[in-house]
Amino acid sequence: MAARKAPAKDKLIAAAVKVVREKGFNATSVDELCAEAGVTKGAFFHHFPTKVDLGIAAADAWKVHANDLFGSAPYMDHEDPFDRLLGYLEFRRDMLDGPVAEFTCLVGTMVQESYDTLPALRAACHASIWGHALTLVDDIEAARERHGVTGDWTAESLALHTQAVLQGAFILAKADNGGGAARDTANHLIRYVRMLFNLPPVPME
Amino acid sequence: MAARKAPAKDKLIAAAVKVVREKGFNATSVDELCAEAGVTKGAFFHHFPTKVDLGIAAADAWKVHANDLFGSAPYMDHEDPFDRLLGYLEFRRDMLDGPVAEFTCLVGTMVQESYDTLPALRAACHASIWGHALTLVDDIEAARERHGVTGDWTAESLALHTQAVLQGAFILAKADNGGGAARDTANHLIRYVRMLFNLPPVPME
DNA sequence: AATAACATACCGACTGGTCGGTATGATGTC
DNA sequence: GACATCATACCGACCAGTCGGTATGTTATT
Repeated sequence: MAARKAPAKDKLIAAAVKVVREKGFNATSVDELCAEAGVTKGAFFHHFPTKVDLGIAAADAWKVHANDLFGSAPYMDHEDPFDRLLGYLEFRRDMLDGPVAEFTCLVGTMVQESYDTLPALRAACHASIWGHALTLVDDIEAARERHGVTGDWTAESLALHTQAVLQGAFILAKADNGGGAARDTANHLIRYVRMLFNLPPVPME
Repeated sequence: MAARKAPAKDKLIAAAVKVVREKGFNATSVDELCAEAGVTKGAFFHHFPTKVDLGIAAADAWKVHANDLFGSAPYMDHEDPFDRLLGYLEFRRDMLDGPVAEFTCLVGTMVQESYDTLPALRAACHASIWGHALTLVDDIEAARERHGVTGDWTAESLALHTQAVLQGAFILAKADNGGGAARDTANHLIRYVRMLFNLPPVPME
């Protein structure tokens, strides 16, 4: 087992992803991160010059995690790129029924707190969000061609729009404390994408 | 004009709205809020038992501010409720071209940081967001009737969806540091609403 | 004179970060 | 294979400063 052998650096990144997602970057102390990771403060500052640097590393890890998770999900087997896009959106919508701590976005949370004060962290969050969003572009473009869809919008802007709606859904979910507002908004997004591709807004059974 | 007579309480709320919006709730210290308000710490804790209580007061004030601002905007003169709805969305989209600090949402920022740790603040943010979003419901329902629009969605869910997209746009704007991603996403929202109401997605000149 | 509205000085807990030190293992030399 | 050398990973006590909050005033209003 690599349980004990896991290096402090990796354990700290995992701890940051978990705790910062729940409490935010500023509200999470270095001591808390060390405790969660089962690591001493000395180890922390051996691997990361500052707390912000751990935040940046966590943002990078987050992108990799997201692209792994959604890149290997079952709906990716669909042959039609539009079905893959829709599968992605429905998968994300269904995640919203679970506990808040399991679907919210680390980097969306962090960038809210850091955009004006910690430029390096802001840049890392930007790279993380865009790096995930842009994985959708190829399928959107392929779907557009396949289904002969035109319109006054770019694949990139639609990819980013999906992320914006999801980020907004997370905020509603956090405010709503388990209500259904987040799911409703994801369904509006799905309805929009279906309409863009000339499908009936509600799937027929 | 209550300029000079402005009591410490009001100045503190105004300071909280301004500074918390830029730096987040946790990153803003009580001393900083006092300095911004031109008020001493004694005055702070005379009016607010804790820092969280000022946050709650700021969330309440924010809702009032938003409803005033958007309730008295020029597009509200339109006779057709759908035009009022569209006017609202275009107005909000156009705000996204200004500086980030002028269009972002205080309560959207605060709820991200507080949902898990400060339940009272979370509840105040919920009331603020919902309290503004629901001002759209009457116009949405009236527009629906007037234009004979049906569909598998409620006015309330669409009102909340607009807020979710805007919140998501703010996150993109913060991450993007002045890029156009936020505006693009607002345009997707407008396109969606037009499609829901059977209008051509791009307005004709 | 009583009360609300402010001001000043201060407190202990906690913050991010430092620093001298150790344990372990790889590398080179003979 | 023995030994010196070096680098990496990690430890935990410690520091100066900041935090939210309190205690004890002083001043304005009624």
